[in-house]
Parts: sequence; structure tokens; C-alpha cells
Amino acid sequence: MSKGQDTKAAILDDAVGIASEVGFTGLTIGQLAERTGMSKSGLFAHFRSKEALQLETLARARERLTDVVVRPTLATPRGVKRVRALFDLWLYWATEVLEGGCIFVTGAIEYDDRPGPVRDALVQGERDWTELIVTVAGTAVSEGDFRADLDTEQFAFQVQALMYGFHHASRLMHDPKALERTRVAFDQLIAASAA
Amino acid sequence: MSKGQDTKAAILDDAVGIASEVGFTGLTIGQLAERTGMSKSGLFAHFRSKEALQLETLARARERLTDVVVRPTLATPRGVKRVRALFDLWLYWATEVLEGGCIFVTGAIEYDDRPGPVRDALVQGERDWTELIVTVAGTAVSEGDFRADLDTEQFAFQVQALMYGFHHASRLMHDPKALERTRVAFDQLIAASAA
DNA sequence: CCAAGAATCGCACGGTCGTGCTTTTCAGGT
DNA sequence: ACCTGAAAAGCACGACCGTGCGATTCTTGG
Repeated sequence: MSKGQDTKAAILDDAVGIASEVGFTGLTIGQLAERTGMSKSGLFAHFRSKEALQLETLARARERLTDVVVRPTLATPRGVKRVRALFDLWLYWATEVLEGGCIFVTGAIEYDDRPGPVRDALVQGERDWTELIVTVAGTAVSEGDFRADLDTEQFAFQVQALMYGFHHASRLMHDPKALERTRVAFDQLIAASAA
Repeated sequence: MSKGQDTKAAILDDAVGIASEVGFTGLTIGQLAERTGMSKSGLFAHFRSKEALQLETLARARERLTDVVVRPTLATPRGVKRVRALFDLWLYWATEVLEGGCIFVTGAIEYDDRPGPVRDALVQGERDWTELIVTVAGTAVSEGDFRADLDTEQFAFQVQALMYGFHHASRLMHDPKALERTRVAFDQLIAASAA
């Protein structure tokens, strides 16, 4: 990897961290430059606009999610085990990986009323994410762990709701019971879906 | 009401609308002045700082929530009916009242990593909100609609998760099934809590 | 080791931000 | 109808924003 691509990658890693805390709008070029120890213009030259920076930051975050959550999930045995793995790995991702919690939760709220390419990318990413949950739940159906007539999309919706609920209880409220409550609700959902 | 308090109230109503769309940070004095047809300095004189504006906007939003959701809820008969009323009224609040959806969802995410008075106020408001759900669920217990051993705080947690899930599916994803999915999950939660 | 090109910096721009100060306009009581 | 105090506007400030450009410093292939 050339020097340029190297520093660009480092910049993006920092950008993901910042954006998870203050959002993609709050991610400012000046602050990012300060954090990486570069000049504003030197940094800016890597991206041709702020929007491009936001888009690339988003893409980098997706890569990280894939590494930390998606691939490990798909390496577990099909069925309810994989469903649990997905959930547990996401909880790990949302608490331990980034300084500001799940960056997609932040981004989703930030851009729900702001049309444009960043929003579009966010939506596409969320679509993929939902699809992953649906697919993984599908393996639990076909393995006989879940009811054959389970509405996997409804299941995915409820799992996502729990993710948001956890983010809220843990990040804003600092509720020490957030994790426990989330797990109880998740187990209840699993039980209600079981064959 | 004097002229000053009158226009201040009007400003705050506009501010609540803007903040629900772009957040409390995105709520800028210049844009707010333009929207209300005032000069920046004329508007600013009503608040002595941006933070005060944010705080008062938050308080105004709470008042609106009380008018639209809390009071009507408490006017319904105790029990599961009231639980359903609370949920339905919130759905109405989150879809029909403000241009940008529930302002507290936006604010909660925005300030989960930003310490300060605004965050503190947000947290206090959310505490009250959770307590309301717990209390209302308590009436369903004491009326015999819900199991006597129901963990009402767990119930409240799951209801809030659904609210966040709905906000996400409806606002960002524009999922036409968002409402239906939310209702299905809510009914399931009610059923699991029934006596 | 040197030249070519990539990477980075210094500096400046127009714009908007939050915030003050001074002045002008307006509303309400007498 | 006037006086007074409140309300709003005008204007300016320093800071930071995203963005360009020209100069400088590094990396790297030959």
C-alpha cells in the first residue's frame, strides 16, 4: 500500500471513531486534521469534498462491522445458535468497538430527515443489515429451531428494535440494567419464535 | 401575555419543529431567525445563550408531549386500555405532530455522548417518560389485566425499544409496514404480559 | 542518487456560527 | 398624546466551517 492510501486509511479509522460520537455532520475536517496531526488542507486533499469524506467514513465503518460482526456470525453453526451469535456480536460491537456506540444508530437518526447521498448509503446499509438478520433467522427456521411459519421479517424488526432500545438505555441513560433487560427481551423473542 | 413573551412562545414553537428535524445542535440561531422573520440579534435577546435556547426548546417540547400524549393517556380508564392509549398516542405524536418525528428520539441520540445541561435535561425527561410507562403498566397489573408478577420496568424497556424501532423503520427506512410491524410486536408484548 | 510525481503544508477566500453593543422602533400606562 | 421601558434591529467581533491554490516536502522507481 502506498503512503497516500496508508494515511488515508488511518484518517478514516479516526473518522469512524469521531463520527460515532458526534455524528457525520459533527465530524469536522478541522478536528479530524487535529486528531490525525495533519493540516486541514493536507487531509482534505485525500477527499475532494466533505460529502466524499462522510461517504468513505461510512464505507469504512461498514467494513469494520463486517469484520467484527458479520463474518464471525456466518462462521457459527446455522440455526438459533447463529441468531444468538449475531445478537451477541452486535452487542459487543455496540459497546466495545467504537467510542461512541454503534455509528449506524447515530447516523440513522441524524439523516432520517436529510436527503442526499449519505442518507442513501445509510439506508442501503441498513437494508443489508436487516436482510442479514432475516437470512440468519431463516437458517433457524430451516434447521427446525424456529417455527416453520415464523415471519422472519417481523422477527428482524423486533431484533432491531431491541438494538435501538439497548443503545438508548445504555448510552443515554447509562442504565446498568440495560444489558440484562435487552437479553431478557431477546430470550423472550427467541422463545416466542421457537418451534 | 406581554408582547415579548408572546413572540418568545412563537419562536420556541418554531424551534421545536426545527430541532425535531435537524436536532438541537443543528438548530441554529440564524435559521431560526429567518424562519420567524426576525433579526438574529432580536431573536437572540430573548435567550441569553444558545444553550438556554436549547433548554427552553426542550422544555417547550415536553409541554407539547404532555398536552398531546400524557394528559389524554391519564384520562383513559386504568388498565390495559390505558397502556394501549399511551402507545397509540405516542405513535400519533411521533408521526403527526412534529415535522421531524419525535424530538426526544433525535435528542437522545444526539446527546448520548455530549455531557452538559442539555443532556441532563434530556435524561431527566426520559426518566419521567419511563416512569410514566411503568406507572401505567402498574395500573394494568392492579386492575388484573396484567400478571401480578409482571416486571413493569422490563415491560417499559420493551415498549421503549418498540418506539425506537418504529421511529427507525418509519423515518429512515420509510418502511410502509413499520406501523403494522410495531403493532404486531406490541400486541405480542401485551399478550405475554396478560394475566 | 536523482528526477518525477505524490503527499502535505501554508495561506487565503467567503460564509456562517454564537455573541455582544448601540441604536431605533414600538407598546402601554397615564 | 406623550413618556418610558420593552422589544427588535443593525452592525461588528472572533472563531471555525468547507474549499481552493501555489509552494514545499517527501517517496519512490529507475
